[in-house]
Amino acid sequence: MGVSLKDVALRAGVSIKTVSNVVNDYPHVTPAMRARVQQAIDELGYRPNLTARHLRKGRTGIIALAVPELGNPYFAELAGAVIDAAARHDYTVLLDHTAGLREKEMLVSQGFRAHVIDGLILSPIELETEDLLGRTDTAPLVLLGEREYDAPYDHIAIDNVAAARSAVRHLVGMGRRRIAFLGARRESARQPAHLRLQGWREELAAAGLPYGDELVAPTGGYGRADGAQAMADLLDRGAAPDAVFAYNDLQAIGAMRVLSERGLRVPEDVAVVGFDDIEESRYGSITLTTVSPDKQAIARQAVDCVVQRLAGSPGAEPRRVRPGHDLVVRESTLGRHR
Amino acid sequence: MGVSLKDVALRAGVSIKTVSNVVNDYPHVTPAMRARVQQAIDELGYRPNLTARHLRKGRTGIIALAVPELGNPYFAELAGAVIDAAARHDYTVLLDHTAGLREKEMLVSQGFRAHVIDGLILSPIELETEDLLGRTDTAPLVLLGEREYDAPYDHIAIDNVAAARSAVRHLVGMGRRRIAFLGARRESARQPAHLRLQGWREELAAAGLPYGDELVAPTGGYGRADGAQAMADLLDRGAAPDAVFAYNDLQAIGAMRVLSERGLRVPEDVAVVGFDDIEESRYGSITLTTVSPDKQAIARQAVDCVVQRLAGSPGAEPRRVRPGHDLVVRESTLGRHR
DNA sequence: CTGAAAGCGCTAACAA
DNA sequence: TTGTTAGCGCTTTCAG
Repeated sequence: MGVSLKDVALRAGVSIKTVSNVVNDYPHVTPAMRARVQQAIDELGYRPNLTARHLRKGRTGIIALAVPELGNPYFAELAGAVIDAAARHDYTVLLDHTAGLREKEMLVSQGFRAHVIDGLILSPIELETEDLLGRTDTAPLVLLGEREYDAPYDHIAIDNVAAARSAVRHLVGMGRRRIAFLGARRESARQPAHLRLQGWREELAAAGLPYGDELVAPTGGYGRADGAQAMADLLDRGAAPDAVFAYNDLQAIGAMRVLSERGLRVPEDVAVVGFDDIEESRYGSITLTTVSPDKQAIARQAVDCVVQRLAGSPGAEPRRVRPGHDLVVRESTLGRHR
Repeated sequence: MGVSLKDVALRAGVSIKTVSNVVNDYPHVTPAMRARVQQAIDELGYRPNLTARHLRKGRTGIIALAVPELGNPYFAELAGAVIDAAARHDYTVLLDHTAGLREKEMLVSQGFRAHVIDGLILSPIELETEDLLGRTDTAPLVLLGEREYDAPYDHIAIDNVAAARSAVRHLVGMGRRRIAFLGARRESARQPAHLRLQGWREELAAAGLPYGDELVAPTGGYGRADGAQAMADLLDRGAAPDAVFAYNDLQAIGAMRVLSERGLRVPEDVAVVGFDDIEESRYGSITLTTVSPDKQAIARQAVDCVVQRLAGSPGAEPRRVRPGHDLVVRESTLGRHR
């Protein structure tokens, strides 16, 4: 095995504790002693065994982040932000992906990494409230995203209804009358797109515009292909929308592709709004108008929640945090300026 | 703290060892004993403390993957594949990002996670051979990507020269004569784009076409914005290419955006080829022709290398693995069929 | 087949 | 200011 504190102590002719003091930058060590120990450390190439430290302290300094799919740029960007936020608190992030499967989400939330991670940030899709209520693992859990749970855990999500309404309001303001919603979940007991769908409906109702089922396009998943498929379905059944509000940017991008294949112009014939503001939406031959959640804030607050529960108030009231969001208006609703 | 083996043993009225045997599925345990212990485990909600196990065994079951940037879909997709590949060997993946900074890459390769991770898969950008030669950490290290090092570590990368040549050959075959290279690195001692640039040059030379510096567009980074900037520079200085081969898909996408802003049609006026085959390249109003490295194979082989060194042959010869690649031809060179 | 005891490397009391 | 000692929870000899 590697060199341990003991080896260094032996070499330097001091006690283990003294070496430990040096390694941990304890204040009360004479410079001479520090130098001597440091030399032994360097000569032996000593590196502290963090596993042993973790065992002793009961903490690992690792937070897990579980997202559905790293291939979705929204989650990739979010993960990057979480890694950075955690690093500022000297925490390391272990990344899991659940593929949005209830089974994997349960596994993760139930603590199959118990004792390896100090806390967990989970962005669930199919998880149910009852799954959460049966949780026995004691590591702090922070929930992310649109789904609402009646369970005692911190929850961080933007105001999805308000965000959706602002997107639809923008479309109405641009003179659109038949505004479709793309991305309701097909064949799912619960409806993960619930809040955005609700916002869409509320705003259309307020504007006196139609919001019937003929304007709702369900999808099987959350990717570009799913958005493309749903858009094709919508057109095929003659819904003839003059605008589409999609559950997320990937679906919006898939939809735009189909529109262009069918010879429909964006935004002249059909305006499109997405949700997430992934970097991809700022490129492409038509840039995408989209709801932009404050990813930095989401990441920061999620990590803060974990850190606070770990440090001070484990039994405090569950917090409900609402980071900000913006509507970023681009060519897919505004048209292109030359 | 939580319940430990001792608590379970006490409850079941057996020794610690017996409980351990049950937990670890030891063969020689009587069914009756097993049942009794299992009941105590369930009643107490016991979960093994992996940290302690790790300390004892000297292994953690964690592999680190360090990539430059999770926001680049290529790395996000690759990370997903690595996580899956690792899971098949019962390994967990800890994700780091280096931002492509030499300093962070050194930190990671030097083992600042020593004893927490069993092995490391690193995709370096700025790291130098000498940094690698000075490495003292003993965890297996596997290198990924285009950079070549004269250091005794496993290295996994597709044949970048051949891949680049196939891309350029395709452009030549489509009748293009002034084929620019986009993405040489500006202000960098070494040239990370070296091999792809070399492939571009070789193929053009073989075809008797120009490959001078006027056709090379340097970039400051690896993102869409960098590609856009470089494309704009190229056009502004009157290089007038009829095709562009970009270092990666993101740069190609940024370039296409600029072409479209300037009123140039893809591929009629300028054909574009990328590198990586990220999912985004299959969407957009013009899909992107690109070199597709076999990400699944890269991930699998990287994990295999780590696992093998961990298991059997730590001192074996460094391996040089070349996963496959394909040229995927799409609209950005072929044009659009209706 | 099961029990007792040692020790992985570290930190935190407590002593000196 | 530095040394001694007792575990953190687990696996692993070695006996029984």
